[in-house]
Amino acid sequence: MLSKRLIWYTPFMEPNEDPTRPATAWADAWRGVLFAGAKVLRVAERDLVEREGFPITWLDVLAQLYDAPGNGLRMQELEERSLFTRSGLTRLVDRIEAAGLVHREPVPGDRRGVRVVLTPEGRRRHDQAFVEHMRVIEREFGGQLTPAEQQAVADALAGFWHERPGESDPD
Amino acid sequence: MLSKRLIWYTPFMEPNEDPTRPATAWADAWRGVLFAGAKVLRVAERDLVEREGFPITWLDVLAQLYDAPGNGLRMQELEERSLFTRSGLTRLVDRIEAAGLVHREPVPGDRRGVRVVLTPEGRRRHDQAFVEHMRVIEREFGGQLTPAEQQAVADALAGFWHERPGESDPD
DNA sequence: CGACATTCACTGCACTGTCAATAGATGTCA
DNA sequence: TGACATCTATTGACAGTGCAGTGAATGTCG
Repeated sequence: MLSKRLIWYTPFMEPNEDPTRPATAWADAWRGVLFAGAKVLRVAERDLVEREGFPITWLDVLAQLYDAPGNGLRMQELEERSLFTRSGLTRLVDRIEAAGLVHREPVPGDRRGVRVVLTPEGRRRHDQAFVEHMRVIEREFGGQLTPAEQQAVADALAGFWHERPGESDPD
Repeated sequence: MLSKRLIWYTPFMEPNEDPTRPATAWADAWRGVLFAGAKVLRVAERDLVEREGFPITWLDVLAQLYDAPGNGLRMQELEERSLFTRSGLTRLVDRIEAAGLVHREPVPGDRRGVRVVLTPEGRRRHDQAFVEHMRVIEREFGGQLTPAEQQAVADALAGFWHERPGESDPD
């Protein structure tokens, strides 16, 4: 259901002397990031689908709206926060709206815009899903690390999410 | 092209006191893993497509074959190593084969099976692509971390790729 | 040997997401 | 005001992937 499409790219699992197969600390760290993300996400997504009946993409949207003022965002704002394309978001929001968890409403000052807002049901489902989701992450990810390791990873990788998205994108 | 579909789920970027928004070391570490993977993969995939004309899924297959004895694997073995479903792999290999980078050949002892083998061209393209790909990973990922941080992340997350895939999958 | 289950890879269908094109609303400026 | 560029969100055509089902080959056991 989930996962399989999330990540691949699992090369050079066995150590060797091949010049195209670097065996450095950063390569191992990268491998760890890739595998940890893929494995935990796989479990978490399956759990979410079984428990709540919707995939992680939905939870992402619901969580973004939950964190927003008034539990609502314009499509454009949602796009910036979610790494989706606008067209992908349109259809994703279509589905979530059809399920009754969000609804679209006009933006007061701009008749081009659409504001996506959490419905009461959507907020309820978010709360329920998110708490359980974090429990799974804690078990599958946090539980595999010592407190010192958690802190070390958090500190080392903080730069990737503290800076605003698209900042170092030279394109 | 890439990326947008790779990862989403970027919740609770801003610290707060909400009970559904844990602010613990493991949560920050998880966020870091997610963001680092998504951001680096996004850059790497774009680079690969521009430079080599094929996506990371192809590189994954090429790299698996490269690492295999005789530069070849059965579909089943490829499936185990790549986190794809068999049907997805069938079509993926179709495309790579159409591009001339691999070819299918019968398995000697088993007429049900198909062995996917790197062509000389495929091997050449792999070498070229992989070296450059790792250069991008080093720049975008390794270069953001100090040597100590690289080692810390590598050590902390080693458990996720040292154990064999699907091991702790209770399903 | 013959019946049956299993394994292997492929195919039909449905779903998700992207890119390019589109329609409506807004801003700009002569 | 009117022409034109820009911005917002949606839609159409299409690529990629998973699930369920299929056919062929193999293994098992009476």
